[in-house]
Amino acid sequence: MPKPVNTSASRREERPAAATGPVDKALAVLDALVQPDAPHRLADLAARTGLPKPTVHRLLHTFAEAGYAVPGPGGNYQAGPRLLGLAATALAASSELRLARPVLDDLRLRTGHLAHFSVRDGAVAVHVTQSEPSPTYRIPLTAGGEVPLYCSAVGWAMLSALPSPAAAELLGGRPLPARTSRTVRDPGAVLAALPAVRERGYAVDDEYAEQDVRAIAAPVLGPGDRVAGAVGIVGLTFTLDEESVAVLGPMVRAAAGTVSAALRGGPGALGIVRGQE
Amino acid sequence: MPKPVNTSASRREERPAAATGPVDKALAVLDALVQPDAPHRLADLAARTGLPKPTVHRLLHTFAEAGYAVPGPGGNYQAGPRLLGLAATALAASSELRLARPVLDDLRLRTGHLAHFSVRDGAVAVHVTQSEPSPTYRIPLTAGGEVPLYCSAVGWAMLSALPSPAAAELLGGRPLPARTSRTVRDPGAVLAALPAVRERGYAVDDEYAEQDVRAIAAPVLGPGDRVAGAVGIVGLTFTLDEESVAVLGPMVRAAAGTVSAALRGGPGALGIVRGQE
DNA sequence: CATCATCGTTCCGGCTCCCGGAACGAACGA
DNA sequence: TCGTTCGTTCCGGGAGCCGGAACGATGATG
Repeated sequence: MPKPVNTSASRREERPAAATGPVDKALAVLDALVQPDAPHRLADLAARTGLPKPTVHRLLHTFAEAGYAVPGPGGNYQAGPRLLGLAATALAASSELRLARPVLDDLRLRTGHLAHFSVRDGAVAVHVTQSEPSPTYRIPLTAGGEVPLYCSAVGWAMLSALPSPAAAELLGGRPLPARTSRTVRDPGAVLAALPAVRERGYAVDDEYAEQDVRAIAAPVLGPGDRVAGAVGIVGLTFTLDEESVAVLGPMVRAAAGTVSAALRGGPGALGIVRGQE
Repeated sequence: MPKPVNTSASRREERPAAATGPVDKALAVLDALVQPDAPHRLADLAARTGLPKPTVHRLLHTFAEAGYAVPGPGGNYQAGPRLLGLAATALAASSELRLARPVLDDLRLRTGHLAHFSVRDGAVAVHVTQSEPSPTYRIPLTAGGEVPLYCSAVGWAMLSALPSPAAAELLGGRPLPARTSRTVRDPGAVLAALPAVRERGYAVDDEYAEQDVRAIAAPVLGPGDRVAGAVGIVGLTFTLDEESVAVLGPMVRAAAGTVSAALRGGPGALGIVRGQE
């Protein structure tokens, strides 16, 4: 049985905690390479990762030889075919994602809002996949994007499914940075709100992270009550208004329940998703 | 200006050409980790990558600490949140993919067939994204999957857009393995068929790779006529029958043209896709 | 046209730390 | 109870990673 590893609770400082081994450096460069904001020239990647230029140069060369990176025009590197294949495979092979996809599509159709699935990475939530309604108002949520747990519906949903001490540790002890005027900045207050979330079965983000954006989310539990992620919907406040929350909330909760049930039922075995819970 | 790097033309042997550096080994393990066929225990990953057990163990530990892998029940490792985030980001950030997605959806709706976008990785095509019609017959094509260039529509499409010598080199000199009774096994014959593909603007795979499966594809060209990938549709032969090929072929070609035009127009700049070509 | 800043690239000596065979304990099935 | 297979740890040797420094090319600037 593998010994549990502490999943670094605090991350995402600009200098990523001094990558020590060559593997960590490689991961750091890969991570920088796929960030959407171009350009990805050698100097840019070196600056972003905080690694010396020759080191990044050597790594990029290794990646290019293996097909994980490709030198574009103007010295701009981009993700190579192997990396795209790896990414596609990873997303297609993940059992939670495979099960969540049809549920998200259904949820989007029935609510009319952007539906997404996020997983926890330390103290932030990462949006892994989404199902968006055709031309809509620009919702600030993109695949691969991140949002802190303390100011998001998916974050609260996942926190509510965690043991209280664990949630408290993830929130930390000091006041949290305000994202809007409605952000709940006191870790204690967030913690105090979780029982209600547990009770209702879904969490509501009322412009905590972004002005004019409201969200609803519910936790997805895997085998052994492990928190596998969260299902949520996002919309602008005048579309996703307060009255509809009471209607949409249970729908989000049910969707998360469907994914949870499928995840427990047979991890990857059954092809059909049972509509239970 | 970065020196061009030879993108290993021959790959995909079971023992991946003896990964030399620690970075190559890390990539090999990551690649094995996301393969859909479980389980991913230490011994399995070691066997699949051909690396010694302690080496894989150390790498997995590094991955776990960084959140790129997660130890599951029974010593089964799976992709961690960082890896899923990286994958989602990579797929969302790739300009060709961002542009291809809506075109694929449109193509699927108009043809009723599974539409997909693939890129070239050496002598194989990797399916990076797809848009599939709701419950249909099981089409043997999954995201992240691969198929040799010589026996697929996307492969022929990309070969047709390459300079003849390059295509010849990718095909090799010796007879190609048969996948079905209709597989074109002679590299010279494949090469001889490419001008017709260039002329028509799309390639047709008539059960070359799989029994009862037909496919149509057209190449996507980026700035400077670089082959960015190919757009295609796949279906069972009795659904995607011979008569419809003449109708669907131009639609596939037009879809690929749309992506190409958008790709040339502004790499990531413009948000709307022009319906040109 | 001259000058400068910046970028990508190469070099090389030092020494880190990667490597993997071997050994051990635990878990499991027979 | 025994045998097998797994995950894990240890450790000495040396492969090869490391990154400061230097160089040539390129493009911007005055």
